[in-house]
Amino acid sequence: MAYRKTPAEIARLDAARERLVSCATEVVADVGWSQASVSAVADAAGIAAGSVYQHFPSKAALAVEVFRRAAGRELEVIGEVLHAPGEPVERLSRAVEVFARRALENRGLAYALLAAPAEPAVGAERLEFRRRYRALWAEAVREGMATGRLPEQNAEISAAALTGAIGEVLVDPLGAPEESAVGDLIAVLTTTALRCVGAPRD
Amino acid sequence: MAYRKTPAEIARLDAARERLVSCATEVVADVGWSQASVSAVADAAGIAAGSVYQHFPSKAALAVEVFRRAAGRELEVIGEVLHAPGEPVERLSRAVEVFARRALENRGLAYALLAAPAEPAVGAERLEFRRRYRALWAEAVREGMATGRLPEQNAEISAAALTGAIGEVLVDPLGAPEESAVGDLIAVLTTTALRCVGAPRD
DNA sequence: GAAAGGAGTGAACCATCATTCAGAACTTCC
DNA sequence: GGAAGTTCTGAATGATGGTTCACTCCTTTC
Repeated sequence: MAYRKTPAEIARLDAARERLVSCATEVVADVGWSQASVSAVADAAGIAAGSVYQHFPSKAALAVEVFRRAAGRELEVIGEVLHAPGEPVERLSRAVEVFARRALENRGLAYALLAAPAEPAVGAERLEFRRRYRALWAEAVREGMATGRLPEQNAEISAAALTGAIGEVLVDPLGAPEESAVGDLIAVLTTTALRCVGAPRD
Repeated sequence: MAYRKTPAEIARLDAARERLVSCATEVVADVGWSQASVSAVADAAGIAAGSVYQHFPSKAALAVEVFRRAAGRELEVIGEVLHAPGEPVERLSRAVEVFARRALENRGLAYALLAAPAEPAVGAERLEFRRRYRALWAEAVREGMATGRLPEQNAEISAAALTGAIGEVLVDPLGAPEESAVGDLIAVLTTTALRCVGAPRD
């Protein structure tokens, strides 16, 4: 046996894979899933098309990885905001704000994650992440009901409504290249979201 | 000139086109846009693949027609409910209910119209119809504000939130083949939708 | 330095469909 | 009936884009 991967070599391969994923993410954010061909992604990463298959068994697998990484980051951030100490309604409000701000700061990626047409494997992943978002929102809504700050309601349905409402309100601005009043939009969206779960009007 | 289309012939061609559109709609409702190939649709209509091009210049044109017909019907129904006489909030509530009931009665089609992956031309049409739904909801919300039954709010944003909330709440049940408590779901969804626009709790 | 084997290349391959087209079948009209 | 024109057919065509593979290049080990 005259060959065994040395640690440095393993690190180099990992780095290459990492670089591929991050370049692919950029391409997707720029041109969308449908235009992100294997060769476009490979070009962006500075490797040959065939080399993609050194790291992933198929284009779909790479796409899923890209989605999971990016969506996972966002979900984690929102989870942290929702699990921070403080009033449930306050945390909910902050989470909506953070979600919207991050989406509007990275529109291409946000659009790709939220709404852009994608192959079935990515679509399935999207459903899964929506489920997780719903679980997070639902938890917060239940806490709000427990502390009496939110009226009795079906937390699961409210969470779904929240997810849909936030997404739909953002989709239009995400398409436009430069929206005028981002701050206003975020404020109105937050108010609207709170109204959806029946938070008392201030 | 030894040939001119006779009225009967014109009627036959129109009927064939009609049949093609309706068969294509069924196929799309059954298997989704991505699986609705030209030959699958032609088979369903009992004609050859090539004959599709007698009626439509491209597959995309046929798909757009299918979408427009089906989505147009729904939009019209909702428009009628929202423009019927009565209290704005009452009409809004009824419209949400009708929308949900119709979607749940025709799940495959509803899913295709609302959420299923589709080619860009259909995606564009979907955006257009969402815009029209938003306009309808926004009008009702404005009327509600005018009569003092709804609190002051940005009607456009609320309408977008409503559209998103309703869609997202329905998407899951639309995927499941047989949901248990359709009536309950519709009732909860209606309540949630009204809460989103700040209707007074009853 | 040289053998052994993995990594990288990119042109060729292949599957999938939308689309076309030459001819068959049918309609109209004299 | 037959000429002229139209609709219909379905196999061939063509475009796209993911995947493979024979080959070159590089790294490891002795």
